[in-house]
Amino acid sequence: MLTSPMTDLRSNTVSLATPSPSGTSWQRQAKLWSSLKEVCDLLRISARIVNDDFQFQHMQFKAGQRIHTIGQPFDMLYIVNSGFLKTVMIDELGNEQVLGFPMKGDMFGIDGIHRKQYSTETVALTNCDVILVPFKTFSTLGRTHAELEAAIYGVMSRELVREQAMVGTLGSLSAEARVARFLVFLSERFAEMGYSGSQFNLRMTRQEIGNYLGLTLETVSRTFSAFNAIGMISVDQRAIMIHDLQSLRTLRRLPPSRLRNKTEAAKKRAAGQQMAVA
Amino acid sequence: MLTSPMTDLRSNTVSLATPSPSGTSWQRQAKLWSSLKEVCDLLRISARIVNDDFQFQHMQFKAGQRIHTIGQPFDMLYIVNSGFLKTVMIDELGNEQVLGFPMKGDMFGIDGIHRKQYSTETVALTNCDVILVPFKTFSTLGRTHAELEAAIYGVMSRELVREQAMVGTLGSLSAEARVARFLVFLSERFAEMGYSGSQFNLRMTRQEIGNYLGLTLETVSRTFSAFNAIGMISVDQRAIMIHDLQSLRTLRRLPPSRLRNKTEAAKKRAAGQQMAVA
DNA sequence: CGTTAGCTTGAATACCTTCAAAGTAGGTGG
DNA sequence: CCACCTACTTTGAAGGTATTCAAGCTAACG
Repeated sequence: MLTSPMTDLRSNTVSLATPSPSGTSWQRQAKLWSSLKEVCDLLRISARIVNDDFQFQHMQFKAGQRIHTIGQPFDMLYIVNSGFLKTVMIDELGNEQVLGFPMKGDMFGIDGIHRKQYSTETVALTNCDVILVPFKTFSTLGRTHAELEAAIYGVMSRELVREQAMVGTLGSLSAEARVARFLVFLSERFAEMGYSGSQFNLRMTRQEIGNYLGLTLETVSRTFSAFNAIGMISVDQRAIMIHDLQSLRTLRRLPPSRLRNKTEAAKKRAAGQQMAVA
Repeated sequence: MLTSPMTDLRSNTVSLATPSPSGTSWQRQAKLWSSLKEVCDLLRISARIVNDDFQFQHMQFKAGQRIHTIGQPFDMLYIVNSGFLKTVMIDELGNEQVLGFPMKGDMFGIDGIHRKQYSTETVALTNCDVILVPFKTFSTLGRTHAELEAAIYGVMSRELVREQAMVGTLGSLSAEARVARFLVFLSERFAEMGYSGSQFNLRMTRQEIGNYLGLTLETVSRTFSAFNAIGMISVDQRAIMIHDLQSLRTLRRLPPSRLRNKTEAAKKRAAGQQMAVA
């Protein structure tokens, strides 16, 4: 019961992750240009574009490739068309700090505007299709398309709010609550993208999740196991199945493990959730 | 002249029209309007403004007053001309999360663009003089002043980078390192403003600092005391004197207190432990 | 089929928080 | 002017949460 859907998901990842030397079909089939209108749709912007003649170039990246690096001169913004990435900062001691996991519809590279060079780097976690948006072109278009200009400001503001919410999370929540929210966040994003919000594969390592959430990889792993044990989710390596999204949403702190392991209530609840899903 | 535009803007600013009988001098002397050029200087923007005729209104707030509140319809950006404030988010349980301490030259309210209403609120910690920047006016001016437009994007990007740095801090640094960096940050800002960077008064409580840094007020207090004990700084309530800025900059972790306080005892105890183990 | 990167789990410990109590400063009213 | 009140700060002691270190395990890749 648990196995089949998960292997389905995994096979999905595998096919993406291993394009054989000959099997470059994903690249050949890839779309190479998008109109301004398509870009706006991707960004969930409601701009009525009249002069829809401008075309933005796409670029394909394989897992592990860098889209931009720290210190590189800024001239582009990027929009994810497909695939998963991570954006990281590197501190003075060379330690990575994961800042986010851009996915379909997200814009990244905004941090580069300020100093005219990127202060972060973004790496593809899977094969990706990314739209290149020359910043100068974009802002010029904004001057003649009022709605687009508003949208640019809106996207930048949205990123700021997202970052602020992250500060709130890191500053005040327990490890369990952070991991729970991370799962909710992923679930919602997958659902928005038209995939299942209740079962999906993580594209990032425990290390990356932990770093993002201000935790160690061991704590992330243990927390997944704990959620699994009480029936909130099922975990098998990267494969996640969410059984009780609402509990994840509102979770603040798990009851101590000594109370968790052998209580009738917990078992009942877990059983009930299984039933509800099935 | 003063009353009508302010009552137009915000109901909670009505109180400004009725200042207390005794302490009005700072208000009477306050500057009421700034040109676009002056605004750009304040933001540290190098825009060559030709048509320098537009005027932005100032507004004075007393300590404790709110400049904007959560959920309030967005139409203004704000720039601090003088004074100190705090920006806070409030989570679903009503807990405050301090996001920043805007001071001279900082812009706030940017978070409101995204959803057309503010997602944060900003409160004056001291009496303040704030410049009101109607967002629509600002972006319109940007269309004709290329450098101003670039500057607007730049300021928004700067805020994003600042928030990202904060995530990095919360995610990876010890309590001591966070407090140390906070002091360095304040020192640098005071120096930029033309005040002493080595001797200043905190404008915020331990509670607010702790909340901002993801720590409890007790931890902040203890950390100040520890820095004081080793001579890095002097603390007396809100008064701070920084003796060793460089150490604060690079501090990662303090040596354990038992090694700090009484070296002889520590050596003995360490020796004892060695013996016990051997 | 071995190697490697990633994941899980256990045990010990460090760090920070929580709870508590006492001290300090500033403002207000008697 | 002093006493009181409140908000803020300091410090101690106990306890819990997350980290660190370590070992074994899984899965993917050549």
